[in-house]
This record gives sequence, C-alpha cells and structure tokens, in this order.
Amino acid sequence: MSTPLARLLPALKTICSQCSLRELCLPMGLENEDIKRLDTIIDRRQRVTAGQHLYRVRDQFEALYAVRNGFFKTYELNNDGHEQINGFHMTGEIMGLDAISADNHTCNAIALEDCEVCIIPFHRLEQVLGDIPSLMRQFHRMMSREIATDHGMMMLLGTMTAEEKLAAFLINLSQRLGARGLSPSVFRLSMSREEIGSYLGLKLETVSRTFSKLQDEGLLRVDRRNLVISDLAGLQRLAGCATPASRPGSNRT
Amino acid sequence: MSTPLARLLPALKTICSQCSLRELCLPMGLENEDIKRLDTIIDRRQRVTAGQHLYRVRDQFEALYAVRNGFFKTYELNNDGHEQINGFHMTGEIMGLDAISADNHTCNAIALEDCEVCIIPFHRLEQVLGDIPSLMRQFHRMMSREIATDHGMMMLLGTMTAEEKLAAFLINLSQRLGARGLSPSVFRLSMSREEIGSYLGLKLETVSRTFSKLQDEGLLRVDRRNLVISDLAGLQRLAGCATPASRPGSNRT
DNA sequence: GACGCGCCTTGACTTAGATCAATTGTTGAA
DNA sequence: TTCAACAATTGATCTAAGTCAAGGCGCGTC
Repeated sequence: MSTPLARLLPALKTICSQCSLRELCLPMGLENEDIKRLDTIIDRRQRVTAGQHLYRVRDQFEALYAVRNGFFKTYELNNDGHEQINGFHMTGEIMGLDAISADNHTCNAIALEDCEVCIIPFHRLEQVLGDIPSLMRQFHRMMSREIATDHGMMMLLGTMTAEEKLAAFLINLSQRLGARGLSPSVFRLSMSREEIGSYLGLKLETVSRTFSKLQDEGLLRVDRRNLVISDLAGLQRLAGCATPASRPGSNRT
Repeated sequence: MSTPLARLLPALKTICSQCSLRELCLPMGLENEDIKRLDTIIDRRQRVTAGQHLYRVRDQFEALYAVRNGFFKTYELNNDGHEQINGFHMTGEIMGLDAISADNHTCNAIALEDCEVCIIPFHRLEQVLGDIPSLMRQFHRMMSREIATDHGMMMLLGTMTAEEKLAAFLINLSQRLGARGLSPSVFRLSMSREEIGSYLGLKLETVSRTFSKLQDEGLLRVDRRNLVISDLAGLQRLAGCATPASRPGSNRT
C-alpha cells in the first residue's frame, strides 16, 4: 500500500463513491490487478506552491496531472491580454486533456493554494489503456465529461445573466466540495472576485455587486472569501434549477 | 473498395491532407490493414434530411456520427427555452463525443441541409481501439481537440465584442471550408442570423447589424446568406488575429 | 501600531447590446 | 397573382453590465 496510486486511492474512492460522477476518477471500477498495473506508470508526484505554474501555454505536452490536493485554475490570455479562466480544479480532477491534440499545452495552469499533483505520463497511459478496457472506458468518460461541462459553460456564458451565472457557479462549487466530504454550504472561496469574473464573463465589480444582491435576497452570506449558502434551493431556482455548470445537457424540460 | 469506410476514405484523406487538422479524421495515418479492421465496425450510413434530428437530448448513447456530407448544428435548450448552439459540424467532423460520459446524449443534433452520416457504434470502436494504437491516438486527439475548441468558444463568449465574435466565426467557417477544397472567401451560410446569434451569444438583430457594419467597413459583402469575404486579413485583425474559434490555445503572445 | 498594499465594496455615469417595432424582400402554397 | 410565412434589416428606445472613481477593510511588514 505504499505505491503512489495506492496512497491516492482511498481519497479517490471516497470522492467517487460520494458523488454521482463515476467518471471523475481514473481508477474507479478497476480490479486490484489493474490498479497495480496503472500504478506502475504514475511514478511521480509533484508539489506546487500557491501562485506557481504547473504548466504554461506552448509547453510540450508530456503528461496529464491529477490533483491530489489543493486548488488550481487553468486560463488563457487573448491578444489584448484579457484572461479567460477555463476552469477551477480540485482533488481528483484531471488537467491537461486539452493538450493531447496539439502536443503542447493550450492553456496555463496555476496553483491557487499549495497543491500536490500526480503526474501521469500520457504515452505510457495510452499503452496501458489498450490492456485494460475498463480503464480505457473510464478515461473516455473523463474526456467526454469535460466536453459536456464545457458545453455547459458555453450555455452559461452565452445565455445567463450575472445573477444566474454566479448562482450556477456557487452551486457547482458547493456540489463538488460536498462530493469530497466537505461542507457544501460553508466554505472559503479560493479565488478572487476578478477570477470569478474572468470565469463567468463578468467584471469584478459586477461579481461583487451580485454577491451583495444575493446576500440582500437572503440566499447567502459573504464576508470577503468566506461563504455561507443559506438558501440552496433558492440559488438553484435562480440558476435555472439544475446546476448548468456541472451537468450541462441533463437539465432540460 | 466498396466497404463503407473505403468509400468515405478518399474524401477524408483530401480533407485531412489539405488542412493542418491531422486529428480531425479518425482513420488518418492508419495502415491499410487497420483501415479494413476499422471498416468492419462502421457498418451503416444514414441519410438525414434538412430539419430532421439525428439525435436528441436524453437519447441513449450508442454511436458516434461522422458527417459524410451536409451540415449539422448541435444545441441545448436551457430551462427558459433559450437555445445555445454548441457547434456547427461539416464533412469529416465527429458528433456525439459529449455523450460518452453520461451514456445518453446531452445535446440535440439537427441537420441544416440534407446530410449523410457514418454510424460508428461506440462499444465496438472501443474494442478496436485497444488493438490499433494509432487509431486510439487519433481518437484521443479528436476528443482533445474538441475540448480545446470549446475553450476557444468560452474565450469568445466571455471576452469578445459582437464585431470580434462575428469576425472570428466567419474566419473559422472560412478556414474549415477551405480545408475541404471549397472557396474560403465565397460561400453560402447554412444557418440563420438567429442561429449565428445563438452560437455567439448575441441576438439576431445584433448579428444583422454587425454584418452591416463589417460590410460598411469593406471587410465583406453579404446578401442574405451569400457571403463574400473581401478582406480576410482585416477580419483576422478584428478577431484578434489568430482565429480564436478554431485554435484556441495557440494564439497567445 | 502605523503604514502600505491588495482586495473588495459601493456609487455615479456610460455604453454595447437587448428589446420592441416597423418595413422589406423571398419563397412557396393556394 | 395573391397571400401568408419567414428571414433579414433598420430605427428608436431601454437596460444590464462595464467603466471610472472613491473609499474601506484586513493583513503583513517594518
């Protein structure tokens, strides 16, 4: 039980069993033998301190990264220097899937807290996938899930108001934290107002104002980065009921 | 040469060799033997007439679809009935990748013209992937490319003005048509102003006005759905130079 | 404990794009 | 040939969110 994956596994199992996102964690549903096999390729872990980049745009693509603990953001800069955050990533989530096609990274990944990641060398993973059908399946589910999630973000960015966006964002955070055994209603935001805005296609002032508005409406309490969700159902109603940012295609009438 | 894939292949090869999108077409870079093998699982083609759905949200996920010819859109409806178009799909592109994770479709696919698709039963594809490493690699590139493209759309939706959005959209269309041996500067739009707006996060009136504006600026000529791009460089400058909607992560400074 | 620095909030004003509405051109059916 | 349905354009307003600006608060540092 001292191999890297074996050490990571209990946490992953907890995450995966507690949430409906079976496809979240790579080793879910594998036999012990297969896990050992997978384990042989995850040979390294890496610490990333807050503010440090894990990879940057144009970096050669070598490996995927599974967040062991901590909190990352991935972002791109467009030509006028405007930052668009593509996602926030917490324990059990995989980063780098967008880089496979171009062979180098298409976004930057930076740690918002002190983090630890598992390094998954991609060419070795692909070799193993051929031998472990259940792992291949799991991997495809993960990639597919990212696509579906991104479509949810496109919906959010394209059709929602500031209030709806923020509500959807907070519900999504809440669910993901809850799935990890943390409180879904009382937590600390790891990102600034500006970063929330960049993710949601809003300016930081609008994010701030919208927080105040939601607070006035009695849906939550915020004090700087400390958040208490006091009316989850109300937030969900605002966001259009079914957490657009998390399960994009499944909340239709 | 009468197997379905063999029939599809010449067109695909043309597309793939003419564009830089090696990862676009599934059978690129395969040996003849492998192609035969892949061919055995692509057993059916299907005609879809304009206005007809290929699949809908919640439909059981069974297969991926490769567009043989024609033009599709995929879209979702949110709770207030607002439509968000996730993408437009032309010859050689694959639809349905978002459905793998949930086992049912998360968006709707509808033909904007009379179309024909190849049906790729997914469980059989996965079986074959294990035996043909180059095909697996190709498949992963395709999924990854979709993720990178979606991130580009998030950038577009989150940070661009109406003018920039439309310019980026038209450049992307132009490039994809060009890669297929069609004119990159003179073509007919397969979608309405409303559909363009839904894709770009704009209202149809704004799309119409923005077309007029670009025309006044001498960048293009539009007459209903007939388009002539007269100043591609100018459009690219507007869009932020490097075609955000097509190669999202690679156009940074 | 005072100082400076980020981060956040709030207010006043501006604006890009939405909304509402009228008009035209196009297509296709009666 | 007329009429209805639809798609697109254009104008006149409205509004959500952006911009600019002025504090305030918490935190680490000297």
